[in-house]
Amino acid sequence: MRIATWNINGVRARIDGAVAWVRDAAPDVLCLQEIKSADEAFPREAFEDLGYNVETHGQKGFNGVAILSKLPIDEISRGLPGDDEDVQARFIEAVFSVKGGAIRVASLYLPNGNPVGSEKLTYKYGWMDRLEAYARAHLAAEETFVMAGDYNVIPEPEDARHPENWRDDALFQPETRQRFRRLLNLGLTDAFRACTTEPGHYSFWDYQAGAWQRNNGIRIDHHLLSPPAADRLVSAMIDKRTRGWEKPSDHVPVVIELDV
DNA sequence: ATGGCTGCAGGATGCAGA
Repeated sequence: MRIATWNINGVRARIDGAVAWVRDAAPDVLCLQEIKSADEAFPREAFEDLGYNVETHGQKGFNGVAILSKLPIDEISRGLPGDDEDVQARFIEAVFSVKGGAIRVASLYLPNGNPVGSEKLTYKYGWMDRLEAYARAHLAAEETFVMAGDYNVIPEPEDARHPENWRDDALFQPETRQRFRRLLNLGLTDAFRACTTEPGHYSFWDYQAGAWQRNNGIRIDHHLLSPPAADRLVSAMIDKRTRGWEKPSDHVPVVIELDV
């Protein structure tokens, strides 16, 4: 089972490239972030024509997440639990039947948090604490689950081409990294890092200042796996090709293969 | 570098992103 995550940075602006990539990569499940679209404006037919079920949790103008799946969706849920006042569309999860039982897949768009010292960073930390509570609950149930998405977290210095440039950024704050490590310490596995310890693998390159051409990137799009899911991990790869395409997203797809 | 691009809403330019 191939599970991909991709911050598409505007699904309507990116529809041709998105369809081309889905056709080529053929993920079983695709988690999208930053669709920047209300549900009714999401170009669902383009993906349904490729044989995908489409579930969205959109919002006009910015944010917005989606799950596309070749498999039937047994359950769908929108919004990260823990704050009824949170109106930002950043979380959707689906449950699928697989031969061993069930697998839960979440598509999440963790808040950026910049600038440091702002309420946006407070919101990010609160959101990460809610994500930890969510993970704890599903770990306690011993579920096979995957939390995939744009975490807006640079976990370690080797996940940035120039870590020193990110020292004062919300993505690399000690408190941000600590919260990410807390997730790992619960027993979750960073799928990509389980497959390689090499530095220099990135999932985002800024549009500005020739970041792509200079390979000035960061790795911020992750799959975190529960122990039963990690036991089934076969491979993880970052598909850099799309960053060189016409009108690219600034993020590229990350794809894992699970033997389920 | 002073955010140097980009998408979106709206119908000019401001906001958000990382």
